Amino acid sequence: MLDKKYNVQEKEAKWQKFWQEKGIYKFDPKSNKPVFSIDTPPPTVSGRLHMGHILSFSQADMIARFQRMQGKNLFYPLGFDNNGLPTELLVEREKKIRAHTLPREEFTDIALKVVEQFNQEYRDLMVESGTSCDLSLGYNTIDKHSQKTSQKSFIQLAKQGIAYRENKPSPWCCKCRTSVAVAELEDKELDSVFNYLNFRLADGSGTIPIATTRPEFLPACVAIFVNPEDERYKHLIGNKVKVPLFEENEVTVLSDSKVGIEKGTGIVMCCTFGDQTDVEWWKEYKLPLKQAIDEGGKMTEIAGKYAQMKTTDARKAILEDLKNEGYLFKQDPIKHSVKVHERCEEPIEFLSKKQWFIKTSTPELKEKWAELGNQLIWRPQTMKTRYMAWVSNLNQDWSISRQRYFGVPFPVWYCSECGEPIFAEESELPLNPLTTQPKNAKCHKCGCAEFVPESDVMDTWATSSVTPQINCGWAEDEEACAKRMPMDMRFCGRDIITTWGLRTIIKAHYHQNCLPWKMLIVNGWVMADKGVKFSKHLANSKLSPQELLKTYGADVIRYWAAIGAYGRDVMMSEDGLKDGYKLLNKLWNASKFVLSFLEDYSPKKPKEILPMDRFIMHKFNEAYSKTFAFYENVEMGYAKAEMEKFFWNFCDNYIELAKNRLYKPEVYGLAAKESAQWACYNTLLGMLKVFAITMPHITEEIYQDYFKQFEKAESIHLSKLFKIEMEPEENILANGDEVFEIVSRLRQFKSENKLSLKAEIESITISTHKLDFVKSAEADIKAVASVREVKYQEGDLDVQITLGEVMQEN
RNA sequence: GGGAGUUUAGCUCAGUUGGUAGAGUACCUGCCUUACAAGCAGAGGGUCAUAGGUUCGAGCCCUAUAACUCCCACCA
Repeated sequence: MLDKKYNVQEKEAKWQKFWQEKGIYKFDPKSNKPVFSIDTPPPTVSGRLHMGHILSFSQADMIARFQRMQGKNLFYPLGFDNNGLPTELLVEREKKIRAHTLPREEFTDIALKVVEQFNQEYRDLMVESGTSCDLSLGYNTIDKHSQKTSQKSFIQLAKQGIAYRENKPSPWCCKCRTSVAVAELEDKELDSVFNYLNFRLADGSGTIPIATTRPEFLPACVAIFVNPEDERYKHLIGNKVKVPLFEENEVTVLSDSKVGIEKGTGIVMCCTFGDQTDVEWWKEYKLPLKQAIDEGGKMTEIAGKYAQMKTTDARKAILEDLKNEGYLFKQDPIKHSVKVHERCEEPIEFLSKKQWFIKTSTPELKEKWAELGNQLIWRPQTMKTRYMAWVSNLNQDWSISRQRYFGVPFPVWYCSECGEPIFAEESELPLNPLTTQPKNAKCHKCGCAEFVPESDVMDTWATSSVTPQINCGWAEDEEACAKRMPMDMRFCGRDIITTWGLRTIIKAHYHQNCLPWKMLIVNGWVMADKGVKFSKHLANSKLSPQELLKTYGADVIRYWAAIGAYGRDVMMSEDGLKDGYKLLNKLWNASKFVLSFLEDYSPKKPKEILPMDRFIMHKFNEAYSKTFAFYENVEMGYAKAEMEKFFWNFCDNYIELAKNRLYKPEVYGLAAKESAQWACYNTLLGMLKVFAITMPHITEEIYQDYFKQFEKAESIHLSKLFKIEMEPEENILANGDEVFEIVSRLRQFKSENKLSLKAEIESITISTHKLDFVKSAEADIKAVASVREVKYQEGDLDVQITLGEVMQEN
């Protein structure tokens, strides 16, 4: 017997425990059932999970459950991404320490402890939100196996020349003291000042005006550029100019079409490196390299008296001097957007250092990425456009070096004599070159026996881009891995198509020469309010996953997550959770009611099933087919809505109609009861299974309480979705709907006449073209609408109503 | 500057191939019906962002415009 009220918190905790203890979601490596593999994106351990994660995981979990309930063997791991900068920053925040002030080993020990604590928190939340991952398959991107996979990937790519080391100016974050990838940059609007300076011509013939927002870059000025088309300045090309405050530095005026004639004064100073254009000019015109800023954001020796000052202080001091010495003649406040590091929002600089890169941006490769993008199944389809646009705009190789501490080390040393890299043997991996010496004691190029270990670590993405390989065991067994790839599905948020998405495709192409997965499903964002992305700063509000789970439970939240068209952004508000709560409550009451009539149910099919009972089962099958098609097409919202529509119809029309037969076999006959029992059993069970995809807890409770005694499966989640076996029957759906319509007209009549729904009606005359079928349901119609007598005539649907004298007096 | 998406009832959103505008919610009116009042039945409510075009017929197709969101580029 089901409880009178469904206690969400108690039941959900109970079944979560049951699923874990019985290993309901465990992958079975020995089974010969078809495998469905999911490359779960390991959440970055960098703070707290928010509703965006819950949305993404819940939606993907519905696909997982849909596949499992077709009898597939789910390979569904839950990993965590806890290597690299984001996690390091978390550890620094949590423990109030700075990584570069501690010995690396000590910091790593602390970090691993913090990571484990957060992993547990993440894992608990995933279980509490009803995710059906196999927790025993979990991995950490910082664990030995992941490190080995990542290092092996690096060595293979390096040996093929796909990964290469080069001195290249690249974006650098002075706060995080590391290089960052282009994909990790964001734009930020900042207040700034356009400073107009007079540069003196070296021959003493006058001055030229130049505007700059970064006067502290003057010591690094290596050239002046004008537009070749600019009539005002054409004559200056080739002249020498003295750099203000650093007059011993003379630079040449060059011309380039990138200079905007309208912008500033139309003359630009080129510094190494103020921005991306400077980098390009430096390369193109082979300009000297002058580094004015160091790794920590302080001025270098070439800045003379400004050396060791922070850039912001240096700017003030330099501006003061420029003013005093008459160089500065105008200042305009402006707003401009600058590139900032997405992790810390600090403006980035360009620094030239030796870094490892992976080749991604040649025209041939870009074509390959596009081709692979076309082979991949995208859900929703439109997300492919974003990927394609990014690929066609790719113009830089992927930088994977980070000058940080907590991450996967590069398994490489450099010959101290000739600089030749010496790679670790595959069998030694994972390995840290700082604590291990190379096996071959001599450099194969020059014979030198002294080595310098690489102290950089790899970027997070270098490892999280090999999750399919981590999952499929590539580091141990390449052949077995090849059989498991591509995996069936990957899901992710739309913001990381270009980072995780593309890079995982790149790695799978280089290593397995195939796609990492067959299908990529891309979910939208959760918006806290109009246009506000749900992110960390809202994670602790009353809209945090923990709070919402406490109040509403996982089933309601998952119901909310299965919303509308897949891939769209979703608004998060408590109001949006009401519908789910209503359905849950209705499902509970309806099941309780129906099951109360099934206490003496026999699983033997009755000889005769009455027409309206056949109808409701056909109607279920119709809804089931539509729902199934929606799930196959990764439309969880439409699928849910389809079955829900049927469920409500089942409750308000069918149960109302059939309940009299179930209540009173002495009036309507035992056969009529058994027929309804059969229809109720099959339809309710069929619906429960479909609802189990969205609402795994309540459906399990109802299944375990009643259906399990007749069904074999240990859990509803290990049972199979089914369509009720029915003989095809012409017009059954239209016929049954006609009966519902007749009942609806009777209700409408009562409502319009402000009568109680149980008010008795003396007699009705039904006009219909479906006479035989409607007559067969006469007992049901009479019972549900309290009608004493029914007359019939052939004709278009119409219901004539004659009230009895008793009712008229009332 | 280039591109993508969105715009439908007070609110949140559906609307397949062009054929009489839909749901839930809110509001209003009834109903304590031997499951559920967190329920049931019923009613009202829309110039489908705007302006053109194609068509016998446009929420849907085409062109332009506006507002909002996002991506890319520029940002001296």
